Amino acid sequence: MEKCGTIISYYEHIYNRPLADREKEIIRNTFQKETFKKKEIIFSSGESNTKHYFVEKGLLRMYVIDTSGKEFNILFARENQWIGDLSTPAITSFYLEAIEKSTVYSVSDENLNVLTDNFSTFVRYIKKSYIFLQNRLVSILSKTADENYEELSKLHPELIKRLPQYHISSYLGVTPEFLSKILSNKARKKD
Amino acid sequence: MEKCGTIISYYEHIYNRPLADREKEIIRNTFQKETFKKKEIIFSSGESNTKHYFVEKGLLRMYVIDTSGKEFNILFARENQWIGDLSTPAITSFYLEAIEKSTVYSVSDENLNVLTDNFSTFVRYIKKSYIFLQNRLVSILSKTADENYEELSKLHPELIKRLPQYHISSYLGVTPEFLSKILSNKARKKD
DNA sequence: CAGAAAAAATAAACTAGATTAAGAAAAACA
DNA sequence: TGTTTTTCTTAATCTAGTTTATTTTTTCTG
Repeated sequence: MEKCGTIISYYEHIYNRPLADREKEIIRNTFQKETFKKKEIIFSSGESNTKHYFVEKGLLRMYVIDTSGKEFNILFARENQWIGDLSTPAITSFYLEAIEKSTVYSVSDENLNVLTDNFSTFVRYIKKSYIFLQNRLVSILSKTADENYEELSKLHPELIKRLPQYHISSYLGVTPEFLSKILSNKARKKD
Repeated sequence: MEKCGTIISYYEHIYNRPLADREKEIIRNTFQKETFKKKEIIFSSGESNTKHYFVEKGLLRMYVIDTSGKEFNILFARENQWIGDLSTPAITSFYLEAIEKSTVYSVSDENLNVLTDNFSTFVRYIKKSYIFLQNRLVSILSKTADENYEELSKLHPELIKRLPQYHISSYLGVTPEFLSKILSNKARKKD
């Protein structure tokens, strides 16, 4: 396939028009195709100017490690989804890791902003991310882990299938042991 | 004071330059000064096209009511702070209420976007909001209510003084009874 | 394919926080 | 100023979720 074809198709899709050669050229110059092995770390807490990543193939997670060393998954990204720390270019407190062997396109914050004519695409992206996060906060505050698991499995069944259980529990904010208990309770109830 | 003086000063401060008459005129035409009584509701869940609010004097809270009727405070805004549901103009699932008698400037999402030349001010605002929310999520996931109270009282001591305790507990995601217990434990330890 | 390593399940003891209900203190108000 | 309403406290009982430890199952790797 043509260089950066996936990204070009993506932008043609969201702009709902073919890109001009000039635009394609900008993309080819600013995006970089990268591959990561399973469990490979893409960026770490303490780094600055972290990039934005668009997943062509694979599955990534962004997570934080608290003072006692526990990990909490903040966000996952699978095919055709964006991931990255939106506080870039400031120092990040997150880690980005490939859960599966992944192929991604990376772009710096600066270049991403240059790209999107008038910021409106970026505004839409960050707004969507904000709303997602707000919903998550409300869910975590107001619902039990059991309810949050149900919600996740309804909204993103494919994630449940692909993720190891301990990554799901970390996303829900509970221990793997407790999620296992929830699931065995559910299984028992169904009988 | 001149009409919309507070807002004009605010923009002169963040732009770090005096505003042209033309710009001042836009502000006077797009912002609306409003006052709200204590406990008055500014917008409610289910409404669409909610506005953004800049607090001149007073204290507001944005909150959500869960399926069982419990309230959770998402965000507070005091003097010189912005508040509003960033998912506007889409339907909101939040409530905005004046905790104290408040004077605010309101502006529609459309007008706010027109105002800020090239989106960059709005991008900065939404990015800041996103980072704030992300930090809150991490705190709620990884820390105890006791630790979150400590953090809040260090970062925003003035809020602790102004807010009734049950609004703080709702922000921390615990019951008023439990926050009261935390505080009496703290008081006992100090002796 | 065997053995090692990673992931998941189970269970008992424990803790953070919820619930319910009552009373005390503080604030609002007339 | 006293009375009413709102806010805060205390305490007993209960539950969601943690911790620690062991076993089983699944996945990876040579």
